[in-house]
Amino acid sequence: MVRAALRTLAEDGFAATSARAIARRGGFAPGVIYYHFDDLEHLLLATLEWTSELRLARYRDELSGVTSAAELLARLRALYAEDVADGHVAAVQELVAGAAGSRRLGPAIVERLRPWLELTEEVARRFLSGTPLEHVVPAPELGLAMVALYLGLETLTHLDRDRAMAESLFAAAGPAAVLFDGLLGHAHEGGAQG
Amino acid sequence: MVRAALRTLAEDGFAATSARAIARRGGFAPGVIYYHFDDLEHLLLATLEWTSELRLARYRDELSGVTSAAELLARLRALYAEDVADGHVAAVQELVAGAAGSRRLGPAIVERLRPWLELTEEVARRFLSGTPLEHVVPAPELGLAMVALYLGLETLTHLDRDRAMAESLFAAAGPAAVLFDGLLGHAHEGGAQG
Amino acid sequence: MVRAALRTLAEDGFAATSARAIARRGGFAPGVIYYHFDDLEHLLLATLEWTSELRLARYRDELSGVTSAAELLARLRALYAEDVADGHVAAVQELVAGAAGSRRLGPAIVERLRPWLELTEEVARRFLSGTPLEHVVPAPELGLAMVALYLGLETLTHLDRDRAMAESLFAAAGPAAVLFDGLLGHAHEGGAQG
Amino acid sequence: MVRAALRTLAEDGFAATSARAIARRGGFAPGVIYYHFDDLEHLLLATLEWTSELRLARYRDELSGVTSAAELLARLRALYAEDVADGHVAAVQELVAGAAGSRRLGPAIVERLRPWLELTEEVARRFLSGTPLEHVVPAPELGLAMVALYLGLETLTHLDRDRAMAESLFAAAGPAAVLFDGLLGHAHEGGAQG
DNA sequence: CATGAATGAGCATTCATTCAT
DNA sequence: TATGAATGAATGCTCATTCAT
Repeated sequence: MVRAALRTLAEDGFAATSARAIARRGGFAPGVIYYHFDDLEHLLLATLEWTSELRLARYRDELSGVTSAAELLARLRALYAEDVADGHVAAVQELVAGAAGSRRLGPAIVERLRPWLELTEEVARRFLSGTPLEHVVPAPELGLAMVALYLGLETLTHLDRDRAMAESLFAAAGPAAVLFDGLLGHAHEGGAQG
Repeated sequence: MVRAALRTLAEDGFAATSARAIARRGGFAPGVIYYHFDDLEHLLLATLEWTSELRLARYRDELSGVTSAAELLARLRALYAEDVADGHVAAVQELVAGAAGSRRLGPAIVERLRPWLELTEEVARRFLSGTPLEHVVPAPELGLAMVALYLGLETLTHLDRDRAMAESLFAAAGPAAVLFDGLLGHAHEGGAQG
Repeated sequence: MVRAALRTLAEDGFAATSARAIARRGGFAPGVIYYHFDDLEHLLLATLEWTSELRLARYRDELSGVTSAAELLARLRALYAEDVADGHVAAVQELVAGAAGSRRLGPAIVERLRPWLELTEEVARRFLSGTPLEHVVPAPELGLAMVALYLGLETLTHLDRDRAMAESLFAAAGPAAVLFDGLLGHAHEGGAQG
Repeated sequence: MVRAALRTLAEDGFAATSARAIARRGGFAPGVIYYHFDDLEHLLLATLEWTSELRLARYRDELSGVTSAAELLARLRALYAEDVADGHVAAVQELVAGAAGSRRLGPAIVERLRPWLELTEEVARRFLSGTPLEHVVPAPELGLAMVALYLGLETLTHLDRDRAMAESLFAAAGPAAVLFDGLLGHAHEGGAQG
């Protein structure tokens, strides 16, 4: 059921994700939704929770041992490719964007997004600690910026259905990552060793 | 008419921006919309165009002579405060987010967003040229990242109706801007002079 | 439109008086209802108001000059026959009964019923004044009892779709009316003369 | 099960008395209803029958030995207070009102109401016999009027959720009962003795 | 140019009812 | 006996859009 909701969000967009549309895709009657969930909103939130936890675990796994920025970038690129492939992030973007105007849904979604803010903050901290930037760039804000950048990029990508943007950004970030590793990278590697 | 649409978008959200809602706010009959526009979508696009051009001109004015990153940051902060105050950006966010799932509206909106990509790219280029980063960080991608960051941040802000996020980001960026000016700032100032 | 609602109430009953059913009977689209009324409830109230005022005027006319109980009974019998004939009272009964469980509709309906309470009270007072019963039977309560009796009788009548009950009551009341006129009738006739 | 149905009728109203609502209140699955009853309507009828018989027995007990109108009134007042207290009559009113528009439920309910008509008729006869009114006011019609008055009064009471109406009616009837006993009361007392 | 009424499809949701377990 | 999941039709209501005036 959440799977049907996810596919509908990803393929038809938030506005078209009606109870009927989900039911049609899932091959069940619209009424079933209300047997298992109070609300369409609750189903949507359950869907977000489900996909979010799945992907978050995957991100945590992949990112846990990474020490160089170049490596980080490579992993993120691969993870993002996964997101695109199975439509999870497309659904998340639709849901996030579509719910932005809803009094009730909005805060509930932010709640489900919080673990991502924590993850990005943690990674940011890992890469900043021990470098001269440590006291110049605060990790929480950098984490927030990464999440915002991710969402915004997805919004633009969905707007004109052109997946090239993210790819060009990953490509452009390559040299910067190498530079970062060259100038500052030893620092937190050392920290990991010590 | 576009003004009524703008206010409705900003205050009621995309989903509530129906032909009737706009007409009610503007004090005219819903039918009038279809006399002047083919479509509700066309009115929405016209609205985006209108507010976008207004704000773009203002941004260009304010940003044209800026040379230091600290100054740039201060100006952006003030411009953003204006955006918030008159609701223009709230409307843009609603429109962008709400249209993300629409086949027809999406690309048309991206089209209207393109001048902003040009502006951010141009500013990025100005600040990178003459610095060691010039050949490490490509201006188009940096510009894209700035727009995406802006949109994503607005999305998050709308989600939980907490304006503090942008402010904390501006605050956090302060020291980094000072650092940038200290290390690299002379370069493009010199470039402007030479 | 109120006419279509009235006919639907009278012929199909309150539970079957849906927006669609009214629209079908009236030959218009269900949406029209919501163009002219906020709510289905508002249409129903407007319907009650319309038919109530119409009938009330008629009742007032017919009852104004009546002095003998026998005459009163005869007029009521004729008026009731009219009510039955054009379905107005059938609709009222359905609405009153059906709305008894609704938080919002209930009080609004009582409000529209109040003029009937005033009329019955006034008639009761007219017939009691000057008789020994004047200080034994209070007019407001007698009026209330008459309205309640009327509604309750209609409820029973609608339950088994047998119009005979009211008729048998009218018939049974005949001799009592004659007796009343014989024993007490002179009193308020005298009152009218004096 | 009938108890759950009764409470649901009394507390939530006829319209809200769905199979699910009853099941929820009774702590069983909706499906059980259809194991024991053909229909929701059959459960409702069984509920009416159950509560009706319970109350009818009580009314018969209390009213059997009553000889004076004042006493009758006092007993009815107490019985009515019981009805209100345990919600039985509230449920009956909801059911009667709610079913008024139903082809199948209506006549079946009238059938269950018939014993009440018999009871009121019998009491009416008892109080009329031996008095001059005996041949002026027919007992069956008076009994019918009493039941109708009762139902109509309950309808009005439910409409604006004001229990005061019945009370004011009981109060108003007091002097009339005393008068009745004074003028005519000896008659059927004598009849009972003889 | 503008209006106000209308349309018909779509929405979220609830219902009585069924049925495999 | 009883359950819990499912169905399909119905509900009130809103929408973009049209069109006679």
